[in-house]
Amino acid sequence: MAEKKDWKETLNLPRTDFPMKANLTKREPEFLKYWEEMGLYQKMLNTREKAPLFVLHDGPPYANGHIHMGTALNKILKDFIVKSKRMAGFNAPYVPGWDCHGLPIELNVERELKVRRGELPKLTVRKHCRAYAERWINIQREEFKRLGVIGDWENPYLTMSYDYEATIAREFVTFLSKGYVYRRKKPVYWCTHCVTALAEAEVEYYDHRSPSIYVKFPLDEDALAALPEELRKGPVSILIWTTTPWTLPANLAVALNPEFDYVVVQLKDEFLLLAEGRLSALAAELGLEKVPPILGRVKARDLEGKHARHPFLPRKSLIVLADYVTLEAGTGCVHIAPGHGEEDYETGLKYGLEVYAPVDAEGRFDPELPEIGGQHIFEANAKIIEILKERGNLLWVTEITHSYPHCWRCKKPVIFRATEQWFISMEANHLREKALEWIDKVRWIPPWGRERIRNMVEKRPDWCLSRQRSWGVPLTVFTCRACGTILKDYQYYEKTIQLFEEHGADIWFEKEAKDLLPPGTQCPRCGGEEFQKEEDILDVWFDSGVSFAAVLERRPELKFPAELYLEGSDQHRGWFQSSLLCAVGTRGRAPYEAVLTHGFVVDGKGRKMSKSLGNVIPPEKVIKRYGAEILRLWVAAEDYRDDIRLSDEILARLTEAYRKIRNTCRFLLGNLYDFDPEKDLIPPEELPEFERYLLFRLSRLTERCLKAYENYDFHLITQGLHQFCAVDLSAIFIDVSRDTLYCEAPEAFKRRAAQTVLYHALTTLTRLMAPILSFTAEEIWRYLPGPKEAESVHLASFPAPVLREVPEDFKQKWERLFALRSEITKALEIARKEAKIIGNSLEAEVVLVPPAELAAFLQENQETLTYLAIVSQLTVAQEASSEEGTVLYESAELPGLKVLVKRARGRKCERCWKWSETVGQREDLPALCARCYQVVQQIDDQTA
RNA sequence: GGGCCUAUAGCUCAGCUUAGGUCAGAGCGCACGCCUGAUAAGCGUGAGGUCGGUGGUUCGAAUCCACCUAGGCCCA
Repeated sequence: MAEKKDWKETLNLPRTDFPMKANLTKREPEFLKYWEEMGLYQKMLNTREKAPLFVLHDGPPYANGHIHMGTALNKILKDFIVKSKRMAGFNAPYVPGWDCHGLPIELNVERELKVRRGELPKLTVRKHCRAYAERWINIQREEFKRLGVIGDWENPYLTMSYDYEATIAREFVTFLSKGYVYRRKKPVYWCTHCVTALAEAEVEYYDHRSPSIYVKFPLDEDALAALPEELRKGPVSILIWTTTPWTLPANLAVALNPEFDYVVVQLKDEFLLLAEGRLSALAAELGLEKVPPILGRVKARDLEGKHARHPFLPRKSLIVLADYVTLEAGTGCVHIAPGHGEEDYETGLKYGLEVYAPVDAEGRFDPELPEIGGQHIFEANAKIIEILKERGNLLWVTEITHSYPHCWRCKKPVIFRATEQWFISMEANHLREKALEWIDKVRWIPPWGRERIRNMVEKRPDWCLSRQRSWGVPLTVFTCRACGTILKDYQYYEKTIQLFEEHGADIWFEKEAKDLLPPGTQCPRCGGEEFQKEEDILDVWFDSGVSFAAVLERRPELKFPAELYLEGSDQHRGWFQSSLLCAVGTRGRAPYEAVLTHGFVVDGKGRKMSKSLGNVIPPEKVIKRYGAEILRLWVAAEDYRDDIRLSDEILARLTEAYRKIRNTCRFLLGNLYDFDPEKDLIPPEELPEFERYLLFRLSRLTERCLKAYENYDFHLITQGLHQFCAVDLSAIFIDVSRDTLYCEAPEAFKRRAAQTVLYHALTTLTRLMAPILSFTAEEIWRYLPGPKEAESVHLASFPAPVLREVPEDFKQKWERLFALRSEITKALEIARKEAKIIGNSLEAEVVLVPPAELAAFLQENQETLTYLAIVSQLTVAQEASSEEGTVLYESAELPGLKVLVKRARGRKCERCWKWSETVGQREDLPALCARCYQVVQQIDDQTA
C-alpha cells in the first residue's frame, strides 16, 4: 500500500507574506519615510487639483513643551478629516501652524537665562524667545508626524514669521482705523517692588497677615430718606469689612447683594446696616454676649443709587448692587474701589464710576492725598486705621492670615492697580451684535456649541488687548507728544507694516517713532511732529485670532472662509471666539462655515489627567508600546464629542480589535494569491445567492461608513468595520466558504465566486479604513492582487457600494436562513458539549423537523443550510425522536422547529474532512469523497 | 456660585433629539467547550444591565419634565 498521501498539496490553502504580527512600532517609521520620500502630501493635493476645496484650518498649538494626549487627539482627528475628505473627492489641503508668542515662553526663557523681567533688553529677550519657540516647533513637528498625520509640515504657518507678524499689525491697525480700539484704565496685578504689571501666571498664592477691619460708612441723606420710617431716628452707617485698608482712599462705592435681607441693628449707641445672614457671625467676632437687636429691615434695591459718606475723605460713596457679594465672610456689604479690584472694576463700569487708583508704580499714594500722601500703601495701613479711629468710623480691628497673591519673582505681596490698557470695544460698529448673528449662521457640531459660545459672547467684556511684556507683536500705535492725539488712520502705519514684512516686529523696538512713521507726518489735530510709540504688546489671542488673514487669505492653496475649525471645547472661549471677533470686525463675517469640537482626555474612571493624580499617559508611551496605529484607533473608537477615556484596559481592548481586523484582512489576502480580478472577477448578478447576500451586506457597511465619515462619526466606522470583520467575514463567510476555497479546483466557478467576495471585501475595507488605520491600510495596499488605482491607498478614492439593492424577499429569505443557522449551531453545541457525540460540526448530520409553515422553505433550502451550518449532511423530516447517540433540540426562537443531531453517515474524506457515504467508492483513491475525487482527477489531468 | 455638557452590561458603543409602547441590542473581554489546513490564529455556546439616583407626566419611559449625585470644559 502506498504511503498516506499528503492531501494538503492538492488544496488551495492560503498563501501570503503579509505578516500576522503587525510589529507597528518598528514598521510605522518605515511607512512614514516612504510617504515622505514619495511626497505623499503634495500628491494628495495634485490628484485633486480641480476638485472642490475643503479647507480645515489648523488651530495653532502653543510652541512650548512636548505634545500631550489632547494635542495628539486633536491632530489625529484632523488627519481623519483631511484624508477622508480627499478620498471622498475633495481637494483637502492641511497647513499646520504654531502659536509662538506669549508669556509662557517668555517666562521659560527668563527661567533658562536666570534673569528677571526687565533685566535684559527687550530685543535680547525676543531673540531668545524666538529661538526657544523654534526649538519646540521642531520637536512637536516630529511628534505630530510620528502619529501619521499628513500635512504641509515643511511649510507650516508660524505666528512669529515676519509676514505673520506684519499681518497681525495690519489687522490691528484695521481695528484701530475702524474705531474699535480705545484706551482706558483697568486694574491688573502689579508688583510695587519689581515695579511691573504681572500676568495671572506670574502670581503665586501664599499665606499673608493682613489687618481685618470693620468700617462704618455713614448713610447720606438720600439713603436715610429711603429707609423705612422707624429707622430714620438717628444716623445709620453701612458696615463693611476689608483686609486692605489702603484701598479705602480709592473707595467710590459700597455694594450690596440684591438677593440678601439687610437689617439695621443697634450696637451700643450706633445704628449699623448689614446683611442679616452675617449678623450672628459678626456678634461672635466682636465677642458680644448676645446678638444686637434688629430695629428694622431694608431692601437693597431701595438703596441702589443712594449714597454713603466716605469714612474719612470729603466724598460720597455710591450704593450699588452686585451679585458676587457673598455671605461667607464680612458683612454682606462690600467696599468698592474700581481701580484696585477686578470685580470692583466691573461694577464701576456698570455704574459709570471712575477707575480711580491714587497709587503710583512704586506703591506710593498720590502726594495730594491728605495725611497719607507719599506714603507706601502697606505702611499706610496703620495710619489709615488710626484716621478711621479718630473719625469714629472704625468699629473693630484685628489681624487675619489668609491666602494672598504674591509676585513669583520677588515673593512679595502684589496689588491690583489700574493702569492704561488698550481695548477692542464689543459695542463699536455693533461688533457684539454682528458676532452673535454669525454665531447663528455657523454650523456647530455638536449643536450645543452654539449656545455655549453665544452665552460667552453675550456677556463678555471688551477685549483687553495690551500686555506689559516683551515677547509678542507690539500694539502699533503712535500718539502725538504735544496733544496726546492717537494716530488712527491706516496711512500712518503702512510703513511700519512694510518694515515688519521685511524685518519682523523687532524693528518696532529697534527704531524710533520718527523712523517708523512716513516722513513728514504731522499730528492731524495740533500739527505736532513728535510722536510716541506704544510699548505694550498684543494679547496672543489676537495673534491666532487673525490666522484667517495670515494663512487662509494668503496661501494660494487655501481660502477664506474655511469649511471647518476643529478644536477642544475650551476653545469656545479661546480661538473660536478670538477668530470670530477678528473676522467679523474686519471682514464682516465668521472665518468658518462650521466648527467641530472634541472633549478632553480623561482616565479610565472619567477623571482628568493630571500630574498630581498620577494618571497621565503621554502619547509617546502608547506609541512605544503599541504603535501610533493603536492611538489612531483609540481616537476613532471613542465618541470624541464627550470626554474621551483612556486606560490600559481600553488600549488592550483596542489592540484585540486591531488584531481581528488585521488577521481578517490577512486571511482575505491569503486566499487571493491566485486571483486576478481582471480575469476572475464575477459580476454581482452572476454570483450565487450567498455571495450576493454578502456583497449586499458589504455595501450596507460601505454606505454606513461613507455617511459616518461625512458626519465625522468616526466611532461608528470603527465599530462597523470591526463588526463586519468579526461577524460577517470571520464567523460567517470565511467559515462557511472555507471548504469551497480550499477544496474546490482552483478555477472552479464556486471558488472564483467566493474569491470575488473576498476581493471586494478586501479592497473596500482597505479604503474605508485608510483615513483611520493609515499604516495598516497602506501595508495591505501593497499586497492587493491586480492593478491598483494609485501607488498609495491615500491617493485612492473611497469605494462605491458594489451591490446597493437587492429584492426585499431575497433579503428576508437570507435573514431567515441565518436564523435557522443559529438554531442549528445551538443544537450542535449541545451535541458537542453535553452529549459529546461530535467534535467539529462536520462530524454531524442534522435532521430538521419544521413546523408546518417552514416545511416548504426548508425543503427548498436543504442544500444551502447544509453548507451554511458547515455540517456533512442535513435532511428534513416529518418527525424525529431522540435515541442513544443523538441530541434533540427544540427551538425557542422558532417555535415548532426541532433539530436532531447525530453522527454523520459514511466515512471522513481525508482531503476535505467532510463525512460522506461516497468515501471509499473509488478503489484508486479510497480515502476521498466523490467531490474530492473529481477535483483531484482534474488537477492531475492539468498537471499531466 | 454661574454657563455648557456627559452618565446604557467589565471595556467601547447602538437605541434616546425628528414623533415614549418588540422581552434594552452589538462587538470585545470573561467562563465553558470545539478545532489544529488563518495557528502567539480560528469557531461555538453561555453568564453579565435597578438603562447614575429620586420624584413627576402617562394606561405605559432608557426615551419627556424637575431635582439630586458623580465627572468634564469654561468662567466667577
